Amino acid sequence: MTSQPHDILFRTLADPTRRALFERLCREGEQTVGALTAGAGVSQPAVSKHLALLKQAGLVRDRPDGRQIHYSAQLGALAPLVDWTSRMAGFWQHRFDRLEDLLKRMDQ
Amino acid sequence: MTSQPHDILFRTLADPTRRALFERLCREGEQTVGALTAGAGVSQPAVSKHLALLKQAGLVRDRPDGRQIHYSAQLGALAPLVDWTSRMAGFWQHRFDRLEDLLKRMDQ
DNA sequence: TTAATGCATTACTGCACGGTAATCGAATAA
DNA sequence: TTATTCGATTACCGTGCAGTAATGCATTAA
Repeated sequence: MTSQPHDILFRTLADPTRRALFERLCREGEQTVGALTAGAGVSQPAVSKHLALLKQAGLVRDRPDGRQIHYSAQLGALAPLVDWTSRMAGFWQHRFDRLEDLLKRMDQ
Repeated sequence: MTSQPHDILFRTLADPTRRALFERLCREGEQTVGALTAGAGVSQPAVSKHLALLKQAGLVRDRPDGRQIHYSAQLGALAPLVDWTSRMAGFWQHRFDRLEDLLKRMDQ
């Protein structure tokens, strides 16, 4: 019951190392695992596992090419996160509107 | 080094129980700890600890009133999250623009 | 004053998860 | 073929964290 799309996104992006990998793919575009490992500050297995989780969350795509694999960011996967934020803001607005109505009715 | 505002937000909102509390405060407005505990599915101490973390992240405010404490959502705290998302989209767009330029130059 | 209530805090438990080292499979290089 | 490289996988370790039960502290009620 805890697996709506935005749930996976928050969980996946909560880790700094993982988020840094995603940010780098957004900034610099497609990268091989080796390139990502250089500068990630963690071991190659760690990077591979993070990439697997990012892939599972739909945040990255992998493109095998010979013996190396290129990863790239899938920006569209952030949509549920934007939706969630908008929804929270919407609730807020709705409550504000109701308050406005109440005040208006009290004013009469 | 891992404590930019959006880092705390992702970490804080990654927990489903905690996010549910925040969502409820957004939807229904100010609530006491007792009201929040009813229907949270966890014990009162658990709720209190989650509220403490939400408060530390700036996502909620507390308003002591006698022996009960009212909590309310601070929607503005979500701003860094929106910024981060926009930034990621911006990187994407920037890379796309550069590609467009390249193609344009190649076209000549 | 004494009892009861609302919330925070503490102490503790269990587990999920990030990390590494070692190994493996596949693909390229020699 | 043999050696090497790239990345995934496995096994394992340590720790952070969500959860509870018990307790403490204030505040209201009796």
